[in-house]
Amino acid sequence: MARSTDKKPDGAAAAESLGSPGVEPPVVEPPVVEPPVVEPPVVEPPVVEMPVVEPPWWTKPKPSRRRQPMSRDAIVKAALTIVDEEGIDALTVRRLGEALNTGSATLYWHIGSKNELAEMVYDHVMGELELPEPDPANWQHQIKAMAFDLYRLLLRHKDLVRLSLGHLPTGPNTLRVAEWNVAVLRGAGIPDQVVSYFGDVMSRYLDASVLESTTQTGPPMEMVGEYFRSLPPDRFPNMLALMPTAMVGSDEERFGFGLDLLLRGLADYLANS
Amino acid sequence: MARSTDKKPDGAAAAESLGSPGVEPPVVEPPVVEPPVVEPPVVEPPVVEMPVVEPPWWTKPKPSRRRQPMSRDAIVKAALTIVDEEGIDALTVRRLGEALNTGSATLYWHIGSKNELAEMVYDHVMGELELPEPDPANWQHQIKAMAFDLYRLLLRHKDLVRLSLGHLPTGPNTLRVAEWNVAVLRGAGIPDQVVSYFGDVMSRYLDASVLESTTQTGPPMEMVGEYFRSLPPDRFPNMLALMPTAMVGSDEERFGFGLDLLLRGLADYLANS
DNA sequence: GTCGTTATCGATCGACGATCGAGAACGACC
DNA sequence: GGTCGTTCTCGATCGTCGATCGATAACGAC
Repeated sequence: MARSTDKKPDGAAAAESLGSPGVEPPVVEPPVVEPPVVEPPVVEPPVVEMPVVEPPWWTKPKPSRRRQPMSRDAIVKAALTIVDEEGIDALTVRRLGEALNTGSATLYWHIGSKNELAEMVYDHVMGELELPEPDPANWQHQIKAMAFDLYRLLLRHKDLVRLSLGHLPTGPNTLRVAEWNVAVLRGAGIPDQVVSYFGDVMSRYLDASVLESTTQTGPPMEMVGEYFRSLPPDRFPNMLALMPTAMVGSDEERFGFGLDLLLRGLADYLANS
Repeated sequence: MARSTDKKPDGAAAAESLGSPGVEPPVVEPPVVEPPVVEPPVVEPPVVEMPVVEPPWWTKPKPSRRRQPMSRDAIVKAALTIVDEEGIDALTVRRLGEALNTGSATLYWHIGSKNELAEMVYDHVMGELELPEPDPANWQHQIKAMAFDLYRLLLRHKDLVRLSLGHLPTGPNTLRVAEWNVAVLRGAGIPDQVVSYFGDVMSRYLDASVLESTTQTGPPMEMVGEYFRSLPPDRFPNMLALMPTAMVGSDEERFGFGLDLLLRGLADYLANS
């Protein structure tokens, strides 16, 4: 449905307008002959054809048997560069077109929608995650290490995580990560239903943690601190008592603490059912 | 800074334009006398003055000693109604103005920015949460019950949670909930630093869980299921094996599972470290 | 050559958050 | 009771966003 109503160039109409030159307006100004844009030849690595695994609703780039113009991959990479350097809010279709020396209309031939692009960018980043061979005997250590790697990876790409919050993992690289996790946990003998639940919980916690570490809307930190200190002590005694601990610990430490709780909880759950 | 550059009606200029009638354009059309809009008298409950606790950067409604026009409270309530009935995306300043029989410019006199409004709406909802007297002896039970209540409360208001994801709790009602939690945990003898970390983790997990239960972007569920079943078995054996368990369990059960893990983990942490 | 497909691109749409300036409504004060 | 400054309303408008349209160029197949 998504692309079924494609823009079909009306060949007949085009031919007609060409065949009736009398209608053409007098030459107001000669068409500005753009100097051929000397594109730095983006040296694409030789395309190794390998069975593509990706959601069927992602717009296919119409099997390109033509020149090498505006590959979907180049779009995704350019988008990721913008996100990394200027943040997610700077990623607009216009800005992306600018980075690729084209306009927004051109991009929409390739990407379907901005949400779709966002999922592709997210999945592209997931491809950067290195995964060791699953070793179920060390499942706790492996899961923990993977979670930290993923946490840092997402942080490295600024607020990219905002792209994917309520989404199921459907991209090929995201699926690869999911498969690895499930392999480790199932290999460790954890019941399928528990694996399913636990994976759910972990991905939520991870996304939310990254989000909290990156999002920085709201008033500046010092203003918040001052406000907190000004709270009436009779109504917020415990919050005030907790203030000194509020600034202690890096984001990563706090993330690690929660991760530790989840794994301890899982171990306890498995032991005591 | 936020409101320091307020629109200051330039009294001098106003007086000048009044004092030089010659400049007035000829009567082009008589000012359309709007029939007095018979506002259904929004019966506000008698305002009980009580010490206000709220962030200093929230725009104050300029101590209103005038008629009762467009209170900030009425705006927040109308906004919440829109969110509840039509979702967060329907909450635009124009739509809100429509609901209040006014325009967007009027609203901006009261609210400063849409983000500010969003925080107020979120905090308003937090005011709906009922909290029992803290009973530290039953801290695990109390925290669990509170988390479930809050989870259901946020779900009841659709995708409202998207308003507050990366934010610190700064509204008065949100602070009240935070104070309650800290009171319970500290009362149970849990060290301050642990309380601080745990509160962090809990709020992340809660927000992320609500978010996942509400957000429904992406392709329709059945399409995703079909896609998952079509994955190549040699590359995704474990994901495929897990499929039967993927649809089992309500959102609330899954939320409860993670909540249980966190509490078990905390208990284990306190006991063994 | 011609023809249909694939792709590019300027112009444009409707909606968004936010701002401006004119002026109306109101309390305070003389 | 007039006048004055403050408080609030409101239509008009700005710049930007995601997305679409129609014209047209580039290309492969026949």
